[in-house]
Amino acid sequence: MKTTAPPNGDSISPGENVRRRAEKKQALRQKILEAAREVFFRDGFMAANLDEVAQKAGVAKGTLYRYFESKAELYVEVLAHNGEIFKLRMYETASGSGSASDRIRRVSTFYFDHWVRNRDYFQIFWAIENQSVIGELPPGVLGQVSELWAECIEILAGIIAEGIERNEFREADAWEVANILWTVANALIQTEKSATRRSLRRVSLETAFNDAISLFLRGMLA
Amino acid sequence: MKTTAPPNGDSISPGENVRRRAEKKQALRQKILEAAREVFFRDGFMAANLDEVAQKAGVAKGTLYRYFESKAELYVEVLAHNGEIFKLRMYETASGSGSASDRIRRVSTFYFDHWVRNRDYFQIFWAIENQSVIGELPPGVLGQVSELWAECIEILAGIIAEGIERNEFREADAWEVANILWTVANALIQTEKSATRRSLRRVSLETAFNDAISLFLRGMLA
Amino acid sequence: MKTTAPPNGDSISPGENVRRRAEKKQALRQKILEAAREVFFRDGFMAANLDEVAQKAGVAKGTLYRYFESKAELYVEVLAHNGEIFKLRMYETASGSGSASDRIRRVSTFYFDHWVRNRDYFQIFWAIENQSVIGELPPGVLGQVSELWAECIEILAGIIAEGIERNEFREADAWEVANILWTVANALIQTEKSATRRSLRRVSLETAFNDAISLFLRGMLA
Amino acid sequence: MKTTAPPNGDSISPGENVRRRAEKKQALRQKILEAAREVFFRDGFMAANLDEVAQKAGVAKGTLYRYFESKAELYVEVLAHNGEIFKLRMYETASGSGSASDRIRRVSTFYFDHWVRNRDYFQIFWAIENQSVIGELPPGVLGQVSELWAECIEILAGIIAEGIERNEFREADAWEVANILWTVANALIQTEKSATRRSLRRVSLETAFNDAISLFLRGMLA
DNA sequence: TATGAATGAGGATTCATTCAT
DNA sequence: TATGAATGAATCCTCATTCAT
Repeated sequence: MKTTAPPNGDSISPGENVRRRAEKKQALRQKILEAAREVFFRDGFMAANLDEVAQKAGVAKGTLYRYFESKAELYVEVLAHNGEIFKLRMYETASGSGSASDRIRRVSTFYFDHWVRNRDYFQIFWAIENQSVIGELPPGVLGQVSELWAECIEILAGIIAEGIERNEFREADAWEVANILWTVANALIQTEKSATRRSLRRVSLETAFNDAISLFLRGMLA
Repeated sequence: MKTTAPPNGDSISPGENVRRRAEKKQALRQKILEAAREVFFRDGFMAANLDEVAQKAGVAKGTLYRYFESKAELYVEVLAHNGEIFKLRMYETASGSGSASDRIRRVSTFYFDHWVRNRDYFQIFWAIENQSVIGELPPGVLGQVSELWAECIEILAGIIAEGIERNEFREADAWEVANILWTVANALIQTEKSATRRSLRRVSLETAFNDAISLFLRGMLA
Repeated sequence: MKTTAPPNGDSISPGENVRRRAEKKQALRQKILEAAREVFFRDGFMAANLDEVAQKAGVAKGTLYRYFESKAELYVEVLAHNGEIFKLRMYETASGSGSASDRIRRVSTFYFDHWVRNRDYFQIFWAIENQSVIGELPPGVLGQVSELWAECIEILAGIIAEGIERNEFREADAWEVANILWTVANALIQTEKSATRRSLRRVSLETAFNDAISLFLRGMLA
Repeated sequence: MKTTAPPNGDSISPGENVRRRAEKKQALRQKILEAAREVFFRDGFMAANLDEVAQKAGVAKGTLYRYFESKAELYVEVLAHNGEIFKLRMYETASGSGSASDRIRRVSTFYFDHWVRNRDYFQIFWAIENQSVIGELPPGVLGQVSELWAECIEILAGIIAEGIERNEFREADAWEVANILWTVANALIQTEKSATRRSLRRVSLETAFNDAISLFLRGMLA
């Protein structure tokens, strides 16, 4: 009889069973997050359609609500997830040795390369710049995101402060300068999202990006 | 003198009457545009609610459609209106005399001051950066806006080219450098739109803005 | 001085003045009716747009309401106006001499020719057939129109009754037969309004129309 | 026997479950179609209100859109549904044996009886006559409907051609005559939709209908 | 009297969220 | 647990009618 037959033969311990189930659940969560990222980043928060997210994730619409409380929470999770990955790698890159200029260049290169390979991830930076578009994000969402942002600037500020200390860079407010650098880098990258802006560029984005960094560094040299 | 004009009565010429009506209509159009700007810029295109626009303008919902064909057209008009005013003043400021550095500073100061006094107007620059959000705008709209953008860069490029020619600035691609400068200025200003970004700044925006310009100029000096 | 100058020289009696004004008003009324007919007959009552009617009539929208109380009343007037003209001519044609068959043919030919030259007028017959489309006509409208319809059938019934009396036609209920004839004629004509129906016809409408009349007459001959 | 089936319990196979759900869905679809037919046929396409359709079907407004893409599609489905049923039965009736006259009478009787029992279904014939009212139907819709129309005429033309061949009917263009017959039958039936037309009739519709068919047949006899 | 600007009720459509199975 | 059908609030847009000038 069906009810007595072991569903399949392997003798699985109860703990094993639980673990598998948890893994499966985690995998589905990931799948949903990926689908959501694609849709959110393409259409923006308001215009994004959960029907499409569900379809891309290969689950029913109702299932989304078993993993995330609302559209807003799903969005937040997408942003947080992407940011976490980015931050870790940026830390690694920044912590190497060399002159401040070299390290700034290295981080910049990492930033650019990372963008080349993970354009979608960078939408998080767009999102924080443009929270006004979104308009109705639940309170608390941005706090989470802004933390990531602060940490990135902090990394740059650390390098710059060291450069100043070593007299490699001229005297300045390290954090402020880091903020400017970060702003410039982001702004240039975001240029790519606009057909108009792209059409106004007369050199490759990479060239423009590197030239901007060089300009910055030349401006900072003691 | 105005006071001697016929106080009132039937002696108003028909032309006068027509003029008054046209004025009134124009005034209402302005009122709608202002209300629309407020709502669009606060909530973004998608989330903006025409009901609120109508209410703020003190007119019925249907009235909006006597002045603008659709939500999209209303948005476009808001953007175009703002841009035109800005461009004219920027031209005036840039065309004065002085060293390239001075002129860059002057334009930058104009830019910043104009923003201080007309924050809303600057949304047009945001709009062009984020055309992807808007998406459904009628074709040809962005051409109009992107022209403004190009003209602004052109103004800066003209000054920079002159500076290079006079050996005030080091050799460089004037247009590319202008594009970077323009990008930086815009990005810093737009910082203000984000509570997150604002909270990360440790000096006033004005200080940050001026320091960024100085950094840029120092990087460019021969 | 302007106030004493006769607006224009002709010494017009007050009565003359009144008459002219009345004529002008009547002319405008006609113009509105014509514009309304065009629009109503093309789009149907529901879909017809008074903006377009006003524009075609060359008057302001508000003016329509000085001549007609509502959209519905305007529609009624259009129908009544067209019907009156048609009925008068049909009477004339029917009242000639000849055999019943000849007179039936004559009226049929008149009907067809009148349709050829005044297709729009015939919408009135469509309207009465399809009052359900319109749905919300004010009560009383159709009574007026149905009277015309009845009179047309009456004319045909008169001819047929005479034909029966003279043993030209076989015994039958004259009114009933007239109703059938009238229905057939209208239905064939209305065929033209439908692209589908038109495409199904394999001879000209005129041929089909005449053949149907012949079929009817052959069926009626004693 | 149904009564011996497991009363209920957890022993329902998944397939059974799926089937039930599909059935329920189908039932709801039918319910919506019925509600829609009622409203569309009473008020016409333009004036019909989907709020009322939803209410009559006992569902929320949004639910309509789970079953039909738009008001127009819902309308089309209503028409198509009705037409398909009719066509099948007409075929059956026409394919019996007997003289051409008998078969024409038989089809006519079927037509009339079918109308008596399914008045709403006949709106499809009205729809094709009045496609101009509808206007905004998605392309390709009318093709579907017009095909039905053509097939009905074809059936009649087949009978008539046979009658001519057997010298039961006089020489004529079978298709043209069929078209006339079809037009007459429809026009008479549609008479019922108009209170005006109904009030003008002095015999029952059935009598008028039969008399018209007789008149037609007498006109066709060799 | 004629105008045309203003009105606002009404209607189609979308989509985040709920919940019975 | 996963499903997906059902929901209904929300929103853009239309247009007959009114009314101040």
